[in-house]
Amino acid sequence: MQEKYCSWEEKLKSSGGRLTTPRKIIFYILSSTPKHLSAEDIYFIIHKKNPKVGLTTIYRTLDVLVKIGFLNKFDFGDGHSRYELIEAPNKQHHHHLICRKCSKILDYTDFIEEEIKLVKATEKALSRKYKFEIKDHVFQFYGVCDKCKK
Amino acid sequence: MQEKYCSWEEKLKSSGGRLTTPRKIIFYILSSTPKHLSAEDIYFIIHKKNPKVGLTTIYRTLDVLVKIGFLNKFDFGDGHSRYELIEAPNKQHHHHLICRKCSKILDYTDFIEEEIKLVKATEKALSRKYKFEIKDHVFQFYGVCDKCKK
DNA sequence: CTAGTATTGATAATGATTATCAATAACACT
DNA sequence: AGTGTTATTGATAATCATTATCAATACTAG
Repeated sequence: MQEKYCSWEEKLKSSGGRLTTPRKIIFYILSSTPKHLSAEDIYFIIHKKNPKVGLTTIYRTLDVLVKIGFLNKFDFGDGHSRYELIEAPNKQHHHHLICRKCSKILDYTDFIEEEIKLVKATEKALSRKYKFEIKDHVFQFYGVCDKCKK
Repeated sequence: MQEKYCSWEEKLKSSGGRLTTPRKIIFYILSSTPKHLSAEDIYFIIHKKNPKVGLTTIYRTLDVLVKIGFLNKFDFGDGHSRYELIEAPNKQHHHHLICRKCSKILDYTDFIEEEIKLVKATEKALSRKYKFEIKDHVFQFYGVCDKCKK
């Protein structure tokens, strides 16, 4: 049961969705930044060139992308959900360091090896012991960044 | 610089707060359940015996307890913040398994040894490399629980 | 080109959490 | 115990991210 890798366009269509202009723009915006954008962030970016696109559409498109598995939704505790395209095969798995003062988010890829090992083992054991089918996990570190310490 | 262990009452007072009836009730409710209550959960529990206590007071008291370091605030993605008293010295450090379907939350204490080791190492390295002063972390597993699989 | 239907966008609604503010109640001090 | 100061309370309204509604639009298969 090998799943074929396919583009988000293919996946979208094969799930009965339509490839619309707003969706293309939103995906493009997400794919051209390393930042963790919120719906509102995207709204403001879009609005400059395409003032017709509404905030509702942004929320709906983000939902769709999450649902077809191309987007991760995060809650970093600042009152906005934030989104990040799921790593392509050549992108690195990473986690987040979040500053409690300025909400800056830092990706880190250190210790991922060890972490993956631990996660795999934990998942396996927890699945068996608690009959939980684990789908994904969230690891986040909170603290105070360099600038905010001063 | 050893901090003295003290009760929440002491800590509250030493920070200029007052020990009021609603606060005592709310702390009692939190301390007598292993569940992860939301503000509304607490409101309904209180309301049976003390219908005078308002929801606003619940939110404020929870904030206070978080601020003086006796309560943890969690976001499990179901739209309510949830709270859990921070483990007393004899309680176990643990993390959470969250069911995406029924929102059931399971505490687990397995693999905590290994995890602590990894976390310590990660914190140390990340602090040095990114100049982030790490205060705490969130580890959560999401999946589908036994009941919801059927 | 056209019909069928997914999608859009403007608007209103929802729902958790916060702000406001006069009334109340802790508590330090007599 | 009584009192004055001031933190706290509770009823209410406000905020703000996210959702629901629904008529108009625009993909896409045929």
